Amino acid sequence: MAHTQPQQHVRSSAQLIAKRRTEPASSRALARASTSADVARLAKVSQTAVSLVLSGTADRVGLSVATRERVLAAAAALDYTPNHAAQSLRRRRTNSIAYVTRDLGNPYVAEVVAAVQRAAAARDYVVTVIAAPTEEAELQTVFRLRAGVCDGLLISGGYSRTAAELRQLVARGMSCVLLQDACDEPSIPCVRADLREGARRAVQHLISLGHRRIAHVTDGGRSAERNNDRLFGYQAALDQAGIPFDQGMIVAAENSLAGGAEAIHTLMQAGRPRPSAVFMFNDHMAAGGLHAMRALGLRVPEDVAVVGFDGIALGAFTDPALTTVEHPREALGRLAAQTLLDLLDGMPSPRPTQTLPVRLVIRQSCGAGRSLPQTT
Amino acid sequence: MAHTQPQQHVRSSAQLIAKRRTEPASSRALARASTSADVARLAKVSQTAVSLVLSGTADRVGLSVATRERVLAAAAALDYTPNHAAQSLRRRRTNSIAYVTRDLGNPYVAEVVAAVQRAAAARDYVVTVIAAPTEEAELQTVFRLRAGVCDGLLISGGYSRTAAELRQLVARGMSCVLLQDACDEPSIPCVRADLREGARRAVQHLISLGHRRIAHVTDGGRSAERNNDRLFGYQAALDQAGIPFDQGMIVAAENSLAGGAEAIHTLMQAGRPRPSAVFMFNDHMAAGGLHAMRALGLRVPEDVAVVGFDGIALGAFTDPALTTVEHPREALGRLAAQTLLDLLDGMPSPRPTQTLPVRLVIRQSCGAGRSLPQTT
DNA sequence: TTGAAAGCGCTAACAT
DNA sequence: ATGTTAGCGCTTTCAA
Repeated sequence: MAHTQPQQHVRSSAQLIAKRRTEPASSRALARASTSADVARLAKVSQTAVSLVLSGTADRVGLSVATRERVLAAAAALDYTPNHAAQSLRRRRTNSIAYVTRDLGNPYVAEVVAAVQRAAAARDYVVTVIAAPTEEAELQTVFRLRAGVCDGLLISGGYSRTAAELRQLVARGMSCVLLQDACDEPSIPCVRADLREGARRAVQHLISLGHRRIAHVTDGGRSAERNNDRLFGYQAALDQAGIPFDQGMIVAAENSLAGGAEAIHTLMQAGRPRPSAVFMFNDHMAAGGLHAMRALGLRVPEDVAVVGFDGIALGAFTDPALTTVEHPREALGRLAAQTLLDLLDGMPSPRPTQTLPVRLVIRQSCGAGRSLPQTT
Repeated sequence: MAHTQPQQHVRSSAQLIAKRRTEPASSRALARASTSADVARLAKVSQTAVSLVLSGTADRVGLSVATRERVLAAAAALDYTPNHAAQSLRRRRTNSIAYVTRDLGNPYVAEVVAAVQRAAAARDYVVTVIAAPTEEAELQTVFRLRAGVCDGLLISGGYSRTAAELRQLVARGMSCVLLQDACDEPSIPCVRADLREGARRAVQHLISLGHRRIAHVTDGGRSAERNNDRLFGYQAALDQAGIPFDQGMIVAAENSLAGGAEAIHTLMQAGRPRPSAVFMFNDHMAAGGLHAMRALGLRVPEDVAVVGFDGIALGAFTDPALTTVEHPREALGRLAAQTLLDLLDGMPSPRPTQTLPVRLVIRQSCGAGRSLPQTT
C-alpha cells in the first residue's frame, strides 16, 4: 500500500503476463487470477521462495531480505491471493472449522458462534456456520464434511442418529467437539454448561419461595432420552424438598414462542390441577408463555411464578422480566473452539467432558419480591 | 447397502489395499482416506471411469452398466468420498456460496438463511454462513473470499467500505448478490423488499388513525446516507398528509432491545414535545420500546401508538402485540439465491435490482381497535 | 541462501 | 466403451 509509484509500474508488467497467459483460453473468461508462479516470474525468484515468504517460513529458513521484499512487491503488484483449494490439497488442512447447529434462529446460538469465531480467529482459523434444521439435513451435512471441507467440527445439540455418523467421521481422522450433548463415544470430547445444576437451583429457588406445585415445560423436539438435564435438575430439586414428582406437571412443547404459549394453555386447562409456578425450558418459550398467561388473565408472579432458562437478552425486557438461569455462552463457545483447535494440533482433550457453571439470575417473574435492576 | 455379502468381501480387499498403502507412511496417521485411484484399482478400471460414474456423467458418455456397477461397488466398499479440495482445484468450482451477515442474532436473518439454503440445495450448492459483526470483520471476510473458498457471495446489510472491496472481487470474476442494500455498482445485482413503501404505509396507517405527532426511531448503527428507506417512507407519508417534518421526532439508537428502550426514554423525556405514536425501526427495537413505555407508565396504544417492522415471531407475543410491516423473508432468500446461482451459471440478472412487496400487519399496538387474532 | 522437481487427488481432453 | 495423459496451484523435500 505504501509505494504507489513502483507498484503501479509493476502492475503493468503483471498485466502483460496475465494477458499473455490468458490469450489461448476461452475469451469469455475474465483475466485469470494470478498464481504463485506469476509472482515468482515477476520477482525473478522461484516459486519456492514465494511460498516461503508468503507463509512466513522465510525467516526460519533464512531467505535474504532482498528476495523477501521482491516477492512481497510482486505479490502486491499482482494482487496475488493464494488459491485456497490448492493450498488445502497440498497442506491437507483447510484452516477452517464448521459449526453445525439446528436452530440458527435462536439468539443464544449467535452468541456462542461469536465466541467461537473470536477464539478461532486468534489461531488463524475460520468458522463457517452450517444450519441443519432437520435431522436429515444434519446427517447430510456431517456426511458431506467427510470430503474435507473443513478440518474440524463443532456440533451443538445434534440428533442422536448423527452420533453414529460422527463416530465414523472421527474414526477417519476428523476432529470433532460436541456442545452440550455428550455422546457415548468417549473419544469425542464435549463442552457443556451444567444445565442440570442450573435447573436444580432454579426449581429450588421456587421451592424456597413456597411453591410446591411446580410445572415444567420441556422441549418436545428433543428426544426423550437425551437433553433432559433440566428435567433431571427439576426432579432433583423436588426430591431434596420431599415433593413427589407428578407426571401431570410435565408438558412438552415446541421450542418456540408459540410452543411456550401452547404449553401454558395446556397446563392451565380447566379440570386440571393448576401449578403455582412454572419452570420453562428456556427464555424463548417462557416469553411465549408469559403472553399466554396474560391472555388467560393470569398475573405473573402473583398467580403463577415463572422461571426461564438461558439468560437471553429478551428475558430482561419481558413483562415481568424473567428470572432465569444464565448459560455461559461466551465461555462455552471459547472453550469448545479451543478444545477443537487443540485437538487439531494433536493435543488431546484433557477430559472427555468439560462442564461450565451456570448462574441463577433473579428478576421479577418468580416473585422473589426484591426489585432488582431490570437488565442483567 | 443392498448386498451385504459381496460388500463385506470387497471391503476386506479394500482394507488390504489401504493397509499396504499406509505402511510406509507415518505410523501416527490414521488409515489414509481412500482416493479415486484406490477405487479404480479395486474396480479394475481407470480413474477416468471412476470420475465419470461418480459425477453422473457416465450415462452421457456411455459407460457400460457393468463398469458402472463395479465402480459403485468398489466406492462403497472403500467408503470413498471425493476429496473436496482436489475437486475444487480441478473444476475451479466449489459448489458452495457464502452468506455474510452482520447480525446472526437477528431471528429475521435465520429465516432468510433457511430460504437461501433450500434454494441452493435444490441446485446442489451448499451455503456457509459467515458472521461478520464488525466492519473490520466483514472486510476481512470478503477479502479472504478472494481465495476461492466459495463460488459466490450473498451479502446482507454490508458496510459501505465493503462495497469497494466487493467491486474488486466482482471484477476478478466472483459473483455476488446484495440483499437489501444496493451499492452504486450496477453490475452487482440487489434483491430487496420495498421497505420504503412499507414504512410509508405504516406511517400512513398511523395518520389515518388520527396521529400527527409521529416519532421515528432509526438504527443508529447504519450509516446515515444508506439504509434509510424507512425514513424516506416515513417522510413520504408525512408529506402526503401535509404534516411538516420535525427533526426532533427522529431518534437514533442501537439496533437491539436495549436500544429500543433507550430511544423511548429519550423520546419521552420531560420538556420535550411528546409524540402520540412511534414508528420503530424494527420489531426487535419495538419490543424493547414497549418495555420502556411500561416502565414509564405509558399505556400502549392508549397513550402512545407503536408500529414495528419486519414481522418477526416475537411481535405476535409482545404486550400488546405489535402492528408491523412484514418482510418477505422466504421470498427474499429464495430470490437472492436464485439470482446468484443464475449468475454462476452464466445467466446475468434480469434487472440490477429486484424489489419484493411488503405487507402491513395490523395487531394491537397501533390502536386500530379491531381485535384481530394474535398470531399472524 | 536458493531452485528444481515431485506430487497432493481429481478431471477432462484426447487417444484408442 | 475405456484408458492415457496432462495438468489445476500449491508446498516441500532434496540438491546445489
